[in-house]
Amino acid sequence: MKTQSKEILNRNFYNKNTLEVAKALLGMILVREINGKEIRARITETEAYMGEDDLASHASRGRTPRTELMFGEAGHAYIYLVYGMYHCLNIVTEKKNFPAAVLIRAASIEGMEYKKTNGPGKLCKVLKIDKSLNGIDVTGGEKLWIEKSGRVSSDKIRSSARIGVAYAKHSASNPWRFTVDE
DNA sequence: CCACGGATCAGCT
DNA sequence: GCTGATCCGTGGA
Repeated sequence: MKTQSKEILNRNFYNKNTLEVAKALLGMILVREINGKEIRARITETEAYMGEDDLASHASRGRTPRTELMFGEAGHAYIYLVYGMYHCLNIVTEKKNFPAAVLIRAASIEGMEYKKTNGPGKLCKVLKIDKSLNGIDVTGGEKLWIEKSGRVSSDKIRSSARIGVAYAKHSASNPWRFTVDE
């Protein structure tokens, strides 16, 4: 159930350069609705996966059944299973046919700030995000969406190499991970 | 069909 | 910071 006063990020927000979206998502509120109850979490860490020549991206192998979503319309959730046991939540960005997405790596749950979910696998576990939500439109305000909140100023944003992609050759050192410096 | 490797995590150093 | 456990599902055939 969304409240009128809240502003849900629309497709325009996601239909932009992935690095810009990854940075702009910091500080925004990720909302998961389960049976009418909302779990809200402030996004604190993101990573950009952009283009077919990004060797760390699943899209680097081109269009496959799995990566088709990344080539699709911005503003949809791309959820997959890593290491056979953890789910990762991504939001598709940029125009159709350009494969890109932002991985939501960490967020702090409102009302329990001390309990930061400091990894994409744990975040999905806490928010009960799994493949049943794969492909849903996050601009629709159902089950999963992101609300506008105070944007983190650029001098508070730190960039660094992405986690777990050492195998990605020339893409491994791209500073496409963004964290809030607090 | 089925071999292979990974967008992780906990736990230890 | 580093290592190893863990096991699903992708994609190449």
